Amino acid sequence: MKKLLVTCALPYANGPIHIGHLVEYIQADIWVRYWRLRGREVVFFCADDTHGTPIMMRAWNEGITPEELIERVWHEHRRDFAGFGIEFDLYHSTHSPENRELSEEMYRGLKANGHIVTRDIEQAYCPRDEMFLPDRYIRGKCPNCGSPDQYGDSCEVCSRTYTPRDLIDPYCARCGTTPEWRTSTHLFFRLGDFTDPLREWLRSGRVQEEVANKLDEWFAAGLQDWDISRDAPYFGFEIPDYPGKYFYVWLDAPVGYMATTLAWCRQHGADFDSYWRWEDESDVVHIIGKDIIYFHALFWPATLMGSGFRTPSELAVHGFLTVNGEKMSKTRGTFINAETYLEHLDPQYLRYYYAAKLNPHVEDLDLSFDDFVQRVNSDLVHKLANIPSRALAILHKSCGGRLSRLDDEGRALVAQVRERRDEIGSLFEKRDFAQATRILAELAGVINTYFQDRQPWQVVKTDADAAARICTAAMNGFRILSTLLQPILPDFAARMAKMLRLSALTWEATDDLLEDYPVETYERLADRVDPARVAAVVEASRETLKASAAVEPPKLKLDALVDAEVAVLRVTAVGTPAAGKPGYVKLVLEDGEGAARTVIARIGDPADFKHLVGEDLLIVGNLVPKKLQGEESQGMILAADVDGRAIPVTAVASRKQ
RNA sequence: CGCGGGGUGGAGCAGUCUGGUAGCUCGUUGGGCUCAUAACCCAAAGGUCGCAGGUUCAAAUCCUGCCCCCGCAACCA
Repeated sequence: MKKLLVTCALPYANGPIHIGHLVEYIQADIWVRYWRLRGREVVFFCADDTHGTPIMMRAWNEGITPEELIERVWHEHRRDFAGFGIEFDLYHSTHSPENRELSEEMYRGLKANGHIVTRDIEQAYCPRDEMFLPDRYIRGKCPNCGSPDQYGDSCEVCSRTYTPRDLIDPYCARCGTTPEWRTSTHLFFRLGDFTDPLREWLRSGRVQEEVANKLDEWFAAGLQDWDISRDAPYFGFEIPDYPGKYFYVWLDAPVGYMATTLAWCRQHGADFDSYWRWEDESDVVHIIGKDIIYFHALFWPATLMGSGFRTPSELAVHGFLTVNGEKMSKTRGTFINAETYLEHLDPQYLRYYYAAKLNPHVEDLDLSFDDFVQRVNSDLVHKLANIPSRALAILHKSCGGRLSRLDDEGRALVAQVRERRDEIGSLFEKRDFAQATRILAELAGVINTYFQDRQPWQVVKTDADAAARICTAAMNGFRILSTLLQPILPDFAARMAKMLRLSALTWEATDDLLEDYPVETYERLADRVDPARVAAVVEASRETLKASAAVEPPKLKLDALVDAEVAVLRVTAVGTPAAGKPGYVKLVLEDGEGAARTVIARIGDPADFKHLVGEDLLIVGNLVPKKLQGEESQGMILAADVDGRAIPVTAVASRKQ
């Protein structure tokens, strides 16, 4: 069997790992562990994706360097993955010497083969921030439906796509300045050169059918040149022969797969080329979410083809996570970080639950809390863990803590379990963990029924040997189940091995029987999920928002305060802004001269602020005006956060009448 | 008509490709058991398979039209 290299998508280093990410990493980890169980030579790599404008901006906002930011996040990510038992052979970073080396090599290869062209493009430039603005950092009014405050590439209201040039009244999302249009030379990768080879590549079963359908749409539209360069300032790798130009983050991000391999190979004296040059020596499988199909099914194989590397064997694409049937939401408390989960719940639960729901299709996976509690308790605790709990209790109470021998019935039971082994194995191979889990739970039922029918707790009163035989059969059957469960629940399996005084549970050993053999007493394999703990996670996730809002503001420089012009204005009306999203309040204020000013604030229900009419409030008056909720907000009221409620600050010394 | 996924007993799902008396787990109800984490075992109730047409001896499954839900790049000034 060929060697196998498995990767997960590289998480972006600007935020924490959450339970949505974990669908992918748990899926991959299960698959990798399955192959290891089967004795296949596997390496499992991942890394942080560290480059690009958002990282740079975030570091600026936090007052640290990008290097400091990605270093910190790297540790957080590693900690979170480890907490869920996700074991990478190497968790690297795209900001590494290996990545620079390989990105440059790929670029040189593409260039030498004529796949890189230059072209001047006109781009928004913020004169105040002194940088070109990516589409996401320009905002303005949608040219199609007129909705305010939309991104530079598409409108979230009418979902029309356009270019930043089309935006009405554009402004820099960072500082509010109206951008200029400047010309800059960019490098483009001629993706269209690879249309035929890509089609050929995709035809050979590299992706699921539904993904192939989606790709056909893109082929039909024609493959466009891909802009792979960005102007300074940019956090990334400078392009060798173009000072001041950097590789676009999506050029070097997937190279991170190779770079991580290279770093690992150097540490272990292994052969990099056997993974990334010669297809006949290994399979390379990328496990990714449906959001990044375009990059992995088109750009990535094309850039590999164009620079002399092999292409991936397979892309395994999965859908997104929904919680209780809906998109994850911070306000609902369903945007749960890995760290928060781990503070309250056993990671085994989530591994098992995801496994029970994962299939090889690109379907969204729903985490329903009620279902989660019920499913974990029923399968993991009541069915599976129950077996050794019952059998070991009897063995230790009355049978000297030893397994006895199997009779014909016991052998039949074990055979019944064992004969499903290969079927379960092939389901693991296909990544149909849901189906595999279903069979595993069914077999646990078979063992429990066997146990129940033979009533060893009764038998033991008259015939301890007979009772021991029954328990021995149950334990042998369960040993096979534990082995098959190992990819999903490594901790569970490890504890089971310990109870059986085995160094490990192996696939080969499922052919053997344990007889006349001492066993340990039962050690809990899983506790019941307490729904209150799930509720606590949700509650904590709600709080995360408040906490981060409180912690996040950077240290202000004195300049910022000096520049703020605080005015005292009297409220003349309180109402609802035009767009009228709940939580927003429209305040109309006037100064001593009677000039009106509108401020849109996100402080709660307008009804709660009616009493402000006639009050004098402190307003930051020289903020760049901004469209909020359909109206222009001309300032910001100062408000104090009291137990999560915004209390506007009133002026003690009133203005002159 | 933007794209994609989905609608099967109270919940989560399988079955749909390759039509042939509707299945699993959980929950509920009743009974059994007491070794086991209110865990285990047996039984029962509960479904016009989103709606309407069509094809067929036969449709959850194939065809046509319609309705509804979810997701669309992962976040709240």
